[in-house]
Amino acid sequence: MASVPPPPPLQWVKPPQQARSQKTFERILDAAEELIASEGLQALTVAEVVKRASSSVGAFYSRFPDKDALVRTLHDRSCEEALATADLALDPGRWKSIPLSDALSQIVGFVVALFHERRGLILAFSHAVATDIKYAERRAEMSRELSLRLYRFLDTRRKEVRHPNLKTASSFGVGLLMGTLEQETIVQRIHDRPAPSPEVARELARAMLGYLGAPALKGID
Amino acid sequence: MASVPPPPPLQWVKPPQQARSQKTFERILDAAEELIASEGLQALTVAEVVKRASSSVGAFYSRFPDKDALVRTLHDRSCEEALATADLALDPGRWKSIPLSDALSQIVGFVVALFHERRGLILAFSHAVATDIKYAERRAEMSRELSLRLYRFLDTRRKEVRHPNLKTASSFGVGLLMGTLEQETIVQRIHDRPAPSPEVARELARAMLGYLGAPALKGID
DNA sequence: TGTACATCAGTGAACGCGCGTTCACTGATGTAC
DNA sequence: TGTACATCAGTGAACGCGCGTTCACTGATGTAC
Repeated sequence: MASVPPPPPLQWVKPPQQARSQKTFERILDAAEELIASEGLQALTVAEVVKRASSSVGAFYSRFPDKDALVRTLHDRSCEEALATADLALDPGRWKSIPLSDALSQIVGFVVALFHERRGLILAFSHAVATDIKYAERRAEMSRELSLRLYRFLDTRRKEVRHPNLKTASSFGVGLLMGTLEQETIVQRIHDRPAPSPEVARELARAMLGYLGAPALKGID
Repeated sequence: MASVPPPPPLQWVKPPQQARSQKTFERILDAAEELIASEGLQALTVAEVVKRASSSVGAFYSRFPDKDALVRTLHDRSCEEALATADLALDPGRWKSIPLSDALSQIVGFVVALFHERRGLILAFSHAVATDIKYAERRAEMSRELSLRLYRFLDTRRKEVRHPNLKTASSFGVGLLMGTLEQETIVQRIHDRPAPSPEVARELARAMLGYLGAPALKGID
């Protein structure tokens, strides 16, 4: 009763060594992401990653239990980034007093640009998602989260949407957007386009508006 | 000038040996397709294929220059089957005097069922397509052919379509259909559904009709 | 402040497994005379 | 019809390469007294 033992040291009070290993960890993650994005998953070898991260095989295995854990970590990271982005893009406050058709066009255009920018990673993971059920599940979870955000946005615009079921529409709409864009991304890569053609954004917006039963964009019909 | 030399023997007049090797060739193709469809491309090893085909490694390599040639052959075969199917499904004669919205709903429903039936192969190849540009090119070529067929069909129904450019609509419409379905196929597989939910066909038809600016299906709105 | 020791972090050669591909050989089928 | 030979088709053990993973070791950082 005399003296309470001191609380265990909090993790971040003694960062010295941990800081070093934390840096290694991050260098490996970044190098791996860059490698995947530019060369694809099949080019991701432990040896190549640690070389680019100026690290070593042993250091790698003291941070990750195996190679797949690295890929899963990156996939998780990119799913989380996507959700954070969606939080901003679909924030109803951002689109107040802008007609739904304009808002959706802008959102779609933004997503198209995003897919193009991150096409390397997206295609690499789409491969993992089609192959491995662990990745498919993570992706499905992300889709549900995205649908929820789309739903909250559309819910503030009910009057402008004719689709009879907003939940269904949000969920299927996300699949439509991502699926169609993935196709386009593959096609665009064949021709090695530096930027996505504006036609894609326009048609994709048309498709979303048509599907939701929202008024079409002026000057497009 | 006296006597014309006999024409070289036609291939099919002396089938004996060739018939044997032809059979081997086909057994290997079929075994490989089954293996890919049920286990995915990563399970496709030469040893496993020849085992299932009751053949041998050497026989395999006297029919195919390498393993990739086998996969490409299967991919080609499945693209050709898809086109032949589209020829039937999109034959304008078949849909005479049926309203466009009904025709498209039926077509979409048919494609949904088809994707589900062949989901194993489709996912396996979608992986190759996302990874390897050779496969992406073959797929893009198939998409162009599909678009052409869709165009020819829609062209007979111009009055029922509000989209301003039928060529664009056909081409983007095919991408929308295939991309969205691929997504759905992945999601459905997670839950291991024995049949695709009717919701998918309904929403996909709604999306296509909405995109084309065709009258919506009765009783759906 | 200095010395001894403990733990954290990193190094890279070596191992071993999976799998595509080769190759020396056997058997089957066809052709010549 | 029978024998000798050529070609076609198939067999599977062995090879070798790529790459993930392990492990014995070195160096860096922190703690005790």
